[in-house]
This record gives sequence, structure tokens and C-alpha cells, in this order.
Amino acid sequence: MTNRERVSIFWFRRDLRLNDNHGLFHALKGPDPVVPIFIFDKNILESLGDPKDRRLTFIHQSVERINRQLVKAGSCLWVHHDTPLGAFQTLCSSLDIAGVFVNHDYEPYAIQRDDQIAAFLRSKKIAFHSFKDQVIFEKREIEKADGTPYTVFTPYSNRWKEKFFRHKLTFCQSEKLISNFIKTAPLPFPSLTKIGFQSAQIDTPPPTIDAQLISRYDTTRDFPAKEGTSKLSVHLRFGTVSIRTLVKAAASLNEQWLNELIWREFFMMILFHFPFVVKENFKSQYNKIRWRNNELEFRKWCKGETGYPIVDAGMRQLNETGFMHNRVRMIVASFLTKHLLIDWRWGEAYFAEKLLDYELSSNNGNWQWAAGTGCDAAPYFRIFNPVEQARKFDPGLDYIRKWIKNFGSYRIKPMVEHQFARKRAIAAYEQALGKQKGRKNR
DNA sequence: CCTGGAGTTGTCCTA
DNA sequence: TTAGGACAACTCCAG
Repeated sequence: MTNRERVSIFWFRRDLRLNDNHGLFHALKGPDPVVPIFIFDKNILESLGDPKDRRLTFIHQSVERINRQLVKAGSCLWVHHDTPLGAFQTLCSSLDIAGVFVNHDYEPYAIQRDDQIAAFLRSKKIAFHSFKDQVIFEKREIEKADGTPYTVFTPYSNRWKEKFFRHKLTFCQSEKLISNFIKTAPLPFPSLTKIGFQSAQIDTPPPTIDAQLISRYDTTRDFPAKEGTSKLSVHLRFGTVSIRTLVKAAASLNEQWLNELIWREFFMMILFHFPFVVKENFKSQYNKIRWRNNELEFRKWCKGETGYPIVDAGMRQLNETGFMHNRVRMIVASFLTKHLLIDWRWGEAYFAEKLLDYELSSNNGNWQWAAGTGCDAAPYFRIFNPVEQARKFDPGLDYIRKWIKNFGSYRIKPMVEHQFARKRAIAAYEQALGKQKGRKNR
């Protein structure tokens, strides 16, 4: 750009859509033409081990879709392959920037990144505007009467609903302001190969709400062979759907599903207030658990070779598709932490690597829940019986047969006997908690 | 400050 | 056969 027309910038991150996008709406409402940018962040890309990373493929496809929509409107997306700081240095040298608009991002890396960019822009006298977009209630918006954060879900959700139903939900029509993007000839759009990656196979349904499915969500969600869950998690992760659209549907269709959306905000709130949970047990009394952490056993779990069909089916679904049904996530997590006594952080890291819908706050919160170390967690003696769970939730073996090919010749001996593992886990947790066998404390 | 009720998702044993 | 309690008390939260 040689002309120094005054512009604003909207920086897409995990809000990859044009409709009902708060930060984008505010950018487009302003007096200056808006330059839409996306940065393939080298800091993040460097940490990805797999050249066929599924998330990157999803992001690339989503960003491409936005670009197509913008090109139709006579504009286009400016795509950078750089560190965020590098990208903004480049932008500042060629543009007269009035302000940069983004949506809040609450993860530790994102907070640090945005602090850095905000400081850089401040040094250039450029305003940095950030908006709430990815949640209904954030940070300190839902707190107890005494001003401290909730750590138990039910009272949190009660307060959340009370506050939510008192106000009218408003959508912003950012998509109607599309003509306020800067007019440019289309710029070349980098391929995945150009940024050092390859396209992965992903099979993600579009971000549409199936009202039939959602209305019976509470009765079908636990059966992994059924299409009983929304499959919208990945869209929530990358903002290819607006949370307000989903919550509105949930409020009228199914309270159980609304609760799941509230769980998402609960764990985001927990991560915001207690960022140490990323590395540490929420409840420190569990720090003394002596995890067995057997690497060979961990690899068997990863590969889906535990000898428990429901566990193995789940892990194979994850490995093959980057997705695992929610019920099965609980079963495999309970198995890893309780039956094998492997540190929840190992399982959490594996999910983080494999899950297309990976969300730090939910992944961490739910792993700590399964391990019993989290806020409002399952009690330590609650140990899923993988045989019983399979009988209950996959009675026809449909899910198991789907993910264990040639189930007829599946002959893996269970790597640990259930009753034995159960007693061993309870003993390990009781030992950590300082309980002594055979003595009732009072 | 005190009090009492409640707490995502289970399992197992006993009467 | 099945329903109900034990598992472990403890902390959280609202009134």
C-alpha cells in the first residue's frame, strides 16, 4: 500500500465469521474503512507437531470462506504468516491505522499476546479496542454476592440463568455492514502448503442447529452410537458460530443443552480466575497422589489397546477423526486416571494434541473433574466400570463395532482387571488424602 | 455468624 | 429382583 488512507483493522482470531461478531460490528460502525486481517501465528504453528494438523485445516478452510465472502463484497482478507508482533509492525509501516479491533480472548497465551500487541500499538498511538464476543458472561460478570468467583457449578448456573433471563438477548448485525470493508483487488490467499502444512481429512458438519436433535438432547446425548450430540463444539471453538445463536436455541429447546453451554462458560471463568489449573490440581490436597505413570500403559491407552472395547473404540475414534463422543471421553478419562493411575495431565495433553474441538478451559476442567482433582469434581471413589458403561450406553455394540474394525477378531486381553484396579485407585487416593484404612475419622 | 442443604454424568453390596 | 445406602466427610453457598 502506497497511499496512506486512514483505516481501522479488524483482527480475526477465534471468531471466524462475519455475522453477529461484536468486535467486527464496532469496527465496521466506525468512520474508517476496515482492513480485515488474519495471522497464521508462527508462535503457535511452531508448536504443532503434526504437519496434517486438523485444527489448522479447519482454520484455513474457515478463513478461506471469510475471504470468499469478502471478495464478493469487493474487499478481501489480508492474511499474514508471521508472529502477531511482526504482522503489526508490517501493517504499521504501510498503513495509517486509526484503531485495531478484536474480540476478547481469555486463554493465558492469548492474554499475553494481546498485552504485547496493545503495548506495541500504544507506542504508535494507535487505539486497541477489545470486545466480549465468545461468551454470554465473562470474567467477573457472574459472581457470588460477596464478589468472589463461584467454584461450584449449580449455584453458578442458577445465577447465570437468573441474569440471562432478565435481559433480552441482542444480536449485532455485523454482516449488514460488509460494505464498510476497505475496497481492494483480491490478494493472493496462501495455501496450507505455503505455510508449511498439509491438508488433513476433517469431517465437520456445518454450524447449523438441528432443532429436532437438540430438543431430545437430554435423552440421546449419552448414547455414542446415536447422533445425539450437537457436534457444534468445533464451531464454538473457532467462532464459526455465534454463542448467542446457540444459547437462544438452547433456552427454548432443551435445558440440558443450555447447561452444557453454561459449563463451557463456567470452566472459562475458572481458568480466568485460577490460571494455575493449567498445570496444577485445583484442589491441592490431591497433589500427593502417587501416579503410577507407566509409559507403556499410557501408549496402549493412546492407541486404543487397553482390552476394554469401549475405551479402545473411543481412543480409535479420537485418533482417526479428531473427535470423541462426550460420554466416551468421560469413560476413557476415568480409565486413564483411575484404572491406570496415570496423571490427568498426560491425558489432557493427548486430548489437546488430537481434538479438533480442543478448548483449554473445558479440556482442563473436565480432565480435572474426571480425576477428582478439580473444582466441583467427581468424588474419588466414583470409578467408571468400563464394562458396565458399555452395557448401559452402547448395548447394541454399535459404537464399539464402528470404531474397532474387525471386532470379531478383537482379542486384546484387558490390561488390568477392573476390581483390582478399582481398589488400587481408591487406596491411592485415600493414601494421598491421608486417610487410614479401617479407621473412621471423626 | 450460624445453619442446613446440596453437590453433572457411578458402582457395588446388602437386605 | 431390586431399591437403597455406603462410599467420605467436606466445602460451598444462600438465607
